[in-house]
Amino acid sequence: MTGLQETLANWFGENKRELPWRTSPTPYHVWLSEIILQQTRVSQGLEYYNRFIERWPELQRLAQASEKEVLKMWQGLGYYSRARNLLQCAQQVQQQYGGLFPADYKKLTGLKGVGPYTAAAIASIAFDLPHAVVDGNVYRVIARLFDIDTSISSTAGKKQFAQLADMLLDRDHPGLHNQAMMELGALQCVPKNPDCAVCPLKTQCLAFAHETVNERPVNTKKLQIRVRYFNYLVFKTDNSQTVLHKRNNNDIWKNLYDFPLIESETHLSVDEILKQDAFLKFTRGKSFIVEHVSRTFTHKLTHQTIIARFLQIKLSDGMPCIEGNNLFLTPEKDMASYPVPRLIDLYLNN
DNA sequence: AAGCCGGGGAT
DNA sequence: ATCCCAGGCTT
Repeated sequence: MTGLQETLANWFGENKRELPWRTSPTPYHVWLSEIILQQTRVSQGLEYYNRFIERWPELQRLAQASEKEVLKMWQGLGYYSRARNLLQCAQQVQQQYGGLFPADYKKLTGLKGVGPYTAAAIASIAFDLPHAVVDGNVYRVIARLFDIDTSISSTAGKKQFAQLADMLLDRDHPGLHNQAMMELGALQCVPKNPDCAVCPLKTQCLAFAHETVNERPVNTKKLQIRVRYFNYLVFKTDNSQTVLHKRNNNDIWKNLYDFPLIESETHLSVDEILKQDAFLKFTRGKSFIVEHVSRTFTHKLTHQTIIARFLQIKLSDGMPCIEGNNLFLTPEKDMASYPVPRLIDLYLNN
């Protein structure tokens, strides 16, 4: 055991958080927690983990769930492909491996939603196999430890960091070592202004010596933010029904539900919305009243800004015309059973 | 290799 | 209000 491995292990022993998936790190527990924690902080994912375990204590039960229910349980956590893949992965493990996760890195990466990071996490934490994890925390710890200025978003960077993580790995205690690396990144070696004075690795940290801590890691990735205008139509019928829309394209919120939507490139006034062909095909000459126009909701995602308004439309007689394209009537009281994006949830609870 | 996919916390 | 975080899949 190297000095760094020992220092790290001791620090972890004294500082690690008590987390439910650490109590009994079965492959199912480790897998579920890792999928939830991809792009998600422990503080946000914790309650979701507990709810999933309570609802589906074993993989076999989860494999039998409906996608709608899994998405409903996932609601608010974001990156919903993780939830769809979670269910597919459970079914895959059930069918291909008799309900038991394979103790093999390559086979693990063949599972839906399980990439290099998650496969290494399951392999090391659940099966004690010597695979080093490289997540955002590990990128940061290693970039500072070795004062590396290679961008973590470049192919060369990914290779370099993976090699260093593998070199540092305590091959006798891979699960403990990996968790310690990530915990150090989460609690001590934080992105902004870490308190290096109390860091257990400060004497070995090159970025600390070079005073480049706040410039590590380097990330050259840049993304541009798209602005979209969502004009939602919330129909109300005489018998308290409304029209819902199941999102189905390769767009945000796939397989979640929202309302009939008229999207535009620019802001539209209410009058302009009511003149749109997309609107008229719902009313087809029937009389209606715009009962309410909501405030503007500005919903910021990483890669786009949604500027949304909700027009509550009361039809004086009959139903709105809906034809195909994933639109359907549903009683307003059933709304709560549908998985919806945060934006819709905010509107409904407003 | 590059682009897409949420939402929340820190500042 | 602005910046930051980030694994896997698809193209």
